[in-house]
Amino acid sequence: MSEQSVMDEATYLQQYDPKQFDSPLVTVDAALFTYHDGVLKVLLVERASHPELGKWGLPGGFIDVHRVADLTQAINGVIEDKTGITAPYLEQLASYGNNQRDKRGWSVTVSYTALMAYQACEVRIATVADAQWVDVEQLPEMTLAFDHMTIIEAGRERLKQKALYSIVPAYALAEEFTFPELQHLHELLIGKPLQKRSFRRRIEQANLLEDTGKFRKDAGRPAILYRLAADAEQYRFVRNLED
Amino acid sequence: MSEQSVMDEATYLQQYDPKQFDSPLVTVDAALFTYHDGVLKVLLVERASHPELGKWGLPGGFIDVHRVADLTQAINGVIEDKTGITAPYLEQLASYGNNQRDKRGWSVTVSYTALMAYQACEVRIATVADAQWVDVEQLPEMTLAFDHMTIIEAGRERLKQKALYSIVPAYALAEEFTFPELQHLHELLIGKPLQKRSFRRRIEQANLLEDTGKFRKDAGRPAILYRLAADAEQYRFVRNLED
DNA sequence: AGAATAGTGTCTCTGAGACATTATGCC
DNA sequence: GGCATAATGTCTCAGAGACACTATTCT
Repeated sequence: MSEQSVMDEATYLQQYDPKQFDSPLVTVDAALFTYHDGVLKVLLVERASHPELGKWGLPGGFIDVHRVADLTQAINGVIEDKTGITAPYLEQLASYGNNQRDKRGWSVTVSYTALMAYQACEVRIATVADAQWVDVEQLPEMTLAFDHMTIIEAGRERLKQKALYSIVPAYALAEEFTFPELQHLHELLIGKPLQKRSFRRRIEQANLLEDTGKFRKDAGRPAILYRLAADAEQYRFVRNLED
Repeated sequence: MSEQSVMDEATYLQQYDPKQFDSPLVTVDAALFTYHDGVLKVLLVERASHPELGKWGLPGGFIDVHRVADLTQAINGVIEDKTGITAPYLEQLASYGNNQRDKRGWSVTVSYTALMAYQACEVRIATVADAQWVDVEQLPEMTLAFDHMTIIEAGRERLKQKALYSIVPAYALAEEFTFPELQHLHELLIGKPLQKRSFRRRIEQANLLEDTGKFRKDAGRPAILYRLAADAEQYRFVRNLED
């Protein structure tokens, strides 16, 4: 004790053995959402190894301290591995840590919420046999690995809040999208219909979208195609939509 | 590989050695704020051991996997150890992890923001020689351990947002407090003066405070003492105050 | 023309901002 | 009374909610 207190830092670091104390396992996990065919989907992966082998869970994994320099690299690696692209929206969600969630022992996961366009990774997902988009409405019938259901719920709750005061959900759409599409996605997240007048007004006044000059034609009047303006991700409305 | 794939989970868990792979170090840290004498203060602790010995930093430490069951227990233990009480407001802030922030190697810290009344822990802090409230205005002149300055800034930014749409900052006050006190704290966090009419109106309409029937007398007209209503912590205003 | 969907006009109403005015204590 | 601070009265104005109305495509 008194010997340690006179030791200089260089000596201390040289003698330091990170394995002298038991340390939690550390993973990163991504709740990656997209919007397609009118429904919100989350990417799930079938576990190929113990524990919870065969169950579906979030893309994620241990931090390989020799291959990644920080948490962001770790989570981006996981997402790119499964989808082939970097998620255009990525935000740290929360960390979950206790001695129960993983049978191997005390473990901590740093979880992230991410959004990407369905089209951007459609081909890749189709070729990766163990990864699949799942309609969030089907989740209640599933048993996911670890506490991944809790993480997905937290991610959805966070996205709901974002839908109330930002345009962040737009990152789950294709690069070019229509107002009705965006509104429907927000309605899904918030869980109730929105006034289209209010929805348009606030987004237009904040200049969050650029008109592409193109239209999407379906049944009815064609809808103007927009893309996100630069810095739209940062914008926060002063007034929230009704919850 | 094929041998592992036919192994059952029990066997796998029995053979599993958590130390077979290098794992990050895991700590928890608390950015604990209070309000006293008209200034916002954060609790700092002088490091008694390497690395960064002698520097001041946030209360925190390694997760002792044999003594705590989850992250919340770990952070509460740290806070109680330094202050003698449980923080009435505690919220996970963010996790920071990379191979640079701690010289001992790849490390992750799960950080929290906490609030408590100055009076509630005044005595205890006075007896703990290595812990001290520091005016946040003095921080720019200090060099803190690890990335603790970044964590404090993130905690302050979070509190600023909370001040714009909630009454959460009130947890940094004594149990009984006045409207002008609360408003001043919000003004400190937001960084600009607020309209007292607006400030009162929204809080009164949301029924977030209970009148204690008591008054605080100083110079001028005595101010009514209030306490937080139950569930006040949960409340979010639909309209934010101006930033 | 009629169906379907996109987009606009416009009124109401809540609540934040601004700031003047009144209230209540102390000396 | 005069000073200091707390609390209220009241006007303006931005912007969300509601909903009727118009516009554009297709069959």
